[in-house]
Amino acid sequence: MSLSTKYDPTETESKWYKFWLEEKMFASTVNHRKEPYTIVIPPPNVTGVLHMGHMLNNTIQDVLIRKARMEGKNACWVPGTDHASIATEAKVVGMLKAKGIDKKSITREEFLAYAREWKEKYGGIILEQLKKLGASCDWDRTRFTMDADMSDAVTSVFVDLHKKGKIYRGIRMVNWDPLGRTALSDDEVIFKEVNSKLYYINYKIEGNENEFLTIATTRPETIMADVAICINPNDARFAHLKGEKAIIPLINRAIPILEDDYVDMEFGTGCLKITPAHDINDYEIGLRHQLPVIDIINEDGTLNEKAEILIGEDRFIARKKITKLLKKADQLVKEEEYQSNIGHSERTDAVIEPKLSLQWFLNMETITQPALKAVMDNVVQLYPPKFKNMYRSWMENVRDWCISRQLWWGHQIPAFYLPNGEYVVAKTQEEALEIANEKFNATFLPSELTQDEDVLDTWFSAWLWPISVFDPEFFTTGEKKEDLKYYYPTNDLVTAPEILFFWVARMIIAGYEYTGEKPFRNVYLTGIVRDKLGRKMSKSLGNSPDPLELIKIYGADGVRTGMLFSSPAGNDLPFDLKLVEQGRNFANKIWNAFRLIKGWEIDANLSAGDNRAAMEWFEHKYNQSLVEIEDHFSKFRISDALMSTYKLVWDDFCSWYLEMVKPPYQHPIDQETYNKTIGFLEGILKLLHPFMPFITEELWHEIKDREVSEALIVSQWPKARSYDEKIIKDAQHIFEVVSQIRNIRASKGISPKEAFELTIHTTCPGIYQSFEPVLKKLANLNSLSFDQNVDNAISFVVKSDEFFIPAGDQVDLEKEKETLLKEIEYTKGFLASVNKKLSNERFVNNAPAAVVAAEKKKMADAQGKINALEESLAKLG
RNA sequence: AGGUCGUUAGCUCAGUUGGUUCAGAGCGCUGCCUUGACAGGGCAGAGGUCACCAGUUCGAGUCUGGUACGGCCUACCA
Repeated sequence: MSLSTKYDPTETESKWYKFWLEEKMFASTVNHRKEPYTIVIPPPNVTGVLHMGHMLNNTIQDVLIRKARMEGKNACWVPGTDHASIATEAKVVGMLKAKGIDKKSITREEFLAYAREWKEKYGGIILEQLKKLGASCDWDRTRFTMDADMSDAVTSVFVDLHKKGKIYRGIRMVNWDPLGRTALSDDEVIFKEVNSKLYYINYKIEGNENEFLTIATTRPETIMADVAICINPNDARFAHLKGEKAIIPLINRAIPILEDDYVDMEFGTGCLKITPAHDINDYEIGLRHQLPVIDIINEDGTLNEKAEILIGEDRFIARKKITKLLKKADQLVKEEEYQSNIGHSERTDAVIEPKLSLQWFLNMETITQPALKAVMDNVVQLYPPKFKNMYRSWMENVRDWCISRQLWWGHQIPAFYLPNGEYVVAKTQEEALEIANEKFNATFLPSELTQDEDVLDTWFSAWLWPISVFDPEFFTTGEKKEDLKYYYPTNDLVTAPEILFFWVARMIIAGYEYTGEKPFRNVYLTGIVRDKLGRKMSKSLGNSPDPLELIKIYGADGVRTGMLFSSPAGNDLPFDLKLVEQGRNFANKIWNAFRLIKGWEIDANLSAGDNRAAMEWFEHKYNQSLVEIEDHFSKFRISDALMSTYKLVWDDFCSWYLEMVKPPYQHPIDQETYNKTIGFLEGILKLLHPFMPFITEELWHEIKDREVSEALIVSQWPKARSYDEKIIKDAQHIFEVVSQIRNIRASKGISPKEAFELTIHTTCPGIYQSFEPVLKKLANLNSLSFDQNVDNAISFVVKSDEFFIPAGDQVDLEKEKETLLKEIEYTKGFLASVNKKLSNERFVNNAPAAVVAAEKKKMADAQGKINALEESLAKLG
């Protein structure tokens, strides 16, 4: 045998990937005679590297796309990358810092040059990694969200939405990331439980040296921005202070004492300091009472001159210093340990600073309506559907979307400011100039127009992805090109639930806004890949294996199946190397099944006679499994589809079928069985291909030489034929008998090599006769007979048939009796419970006839079994 | 705090209109097996009051209500 006993994936994988690429097997072009099947990839960060989440996600997409391709559909999987403003800019800033360059010291153009250079160097690595996984993307269609035409689409959409009045500019309290120096959307803020302190500070009352109020705060460094003290109107303790003024410690500024229902009398001291510039709730209270806003914190989180003291200090340093100062001034009453949830930047992990600033917003009120309806009506179907509720509550409570980011890497906002303080929104500066001149009846110079410094939120380009990858000009011209008409709406989207709102919801919104159609039919939400401790696998935690290393060790097929063994839609995947090992072992099992078949010599003179039952059975079994697999796929139960395939291959094909037909060692096989077996193997390779593309393509060609056009990847997915359940059930029964006999050998220490003479007492010998060769071979019987009396035998019962194996001295009579008695007792108990049910008139009258009949059959079967067992017992004497 | 989903074998999970494919699968575990396709293997086996309490029903893992615990989403009291 020339083939190794172990499957080695390395060479195979690169060989076939190259083959598929060279033969353009992944490429798709418009073809109206074929039904399109389209997936757009969730574009990974252009400078990112593959992590376990990508592996899971893209494996699922590849399974779907490969199956669709085999089903004869025009399968198109569009790959690409995302510019990921914040993440990429943070990386570039870090890189510059390492070089000793401060972002603030260079111009926007210089910075972007560095960023582009960085992108050229690292960009697209992740796509190369996907190829190692076997991803069958149409690489000719690769897109980047900052390609010129893709960017143009984004600008057009901004201008359009502004024209429609949906985009506006306003002062809002935003989540400020002092490290990234940008505003973040609410979704980019992660709340974490943090141990902090509650500081109790005394504020003196103006004109009364002896009286003071104590407030509790976690942020003493913001007291200089206080504009009021608030108490609850029902709080008798402080009622007398209403209308008085309190004096801010250290800076001695007087502020009014007000009443507001918002204040919780129970919490802290019942007095709340109002700092509108640095707290969202205080801001709202400030609006109610028309309080001024004093902003004492700079964009980088340091205190400014309005703070009067500690100017230039970082907010956290300032906190420490001010507590010392307060202590010195004898105005710090106490410090208390306190747990609170603090917002952190998703990207930089900096503590979020609520900050008032001028930002661009998209009004979400009406634009979301069709997108909400689409999901509620299952026009867009979420898998699993439990996410519908989440989706609804988010869409119903959505706030306006802050779309501006104070970054340079991204799509610069197409708004141009004029010397007169006004601004115009236009695609280009020339257009802006024209509009401005007309609008203000003036003649501005191009140099007088300055474009907004900010860029757009990354999701503001990503939400156009399913449309723009096919036809970015559509957003400018409004005319659909062939590709867009043909491939859109796409079929399935596979992504993580974390970005259901960031991305999925917004794609649906954009889809309806611009095409009047859904962007995709189904959304498959994968789980999060977690480690054994339940932690999300991440680079920063260092708990994630290197996916490429895994592929190297276990093979892409092994890793793919390993990931899918345990990942139902919407459920987290508790990653375990064991699973990948199982995947690799599975590949090896398939490999060895092939080795066995390949090793057979064919003898044209032999007849298939004895193997016909096995072949007939497997044919039916295969079709039964295929129906099951199709059903799982139709419900996006990918793990279940894989498991059904796994069992068909391992249990039914390898453990049963091959054992049934395989000739004795070094004996030849007949032509018919060989041909059939090869046919079965081919059918199996097809079912396996979406999951394990490499080994299957390899074996497909090992079986025989084939033309390029006959490659497995483009072969036809099998169509399920009807199958006879009786044959499958009969075989099941035979297998049970085989197991029982093996069990007897195992428990009695009889060698498998010792052949038995089996006698069967049954009312329907036909089933045993049709499977006789199988039974003899698998159970190692030298004879099979019926209705013979057997003395001194080991016996067992399957259903109501009775089996005897003469066993000479090996029988321990007492033990046999005991076993039989036990089983009789159990069966009698069972019979009693059935009888009880049947003698219950209400059951017999109310239950459907079929159920009653089933119950009666149960009774008869049990009675038959008891009879058989008692007969066996009697024989033992 | 509100909403929502969940709790089935040691682990990860199926269980679709209440009744024979209802107590399942894969992994793990235990025992035996090595010239024979595969030890990355074979054969056999053990393991669960279906979280708890009540109710509806002839009949509940499945339906209803409650309790406990857990996940997720949203909102956050300085």
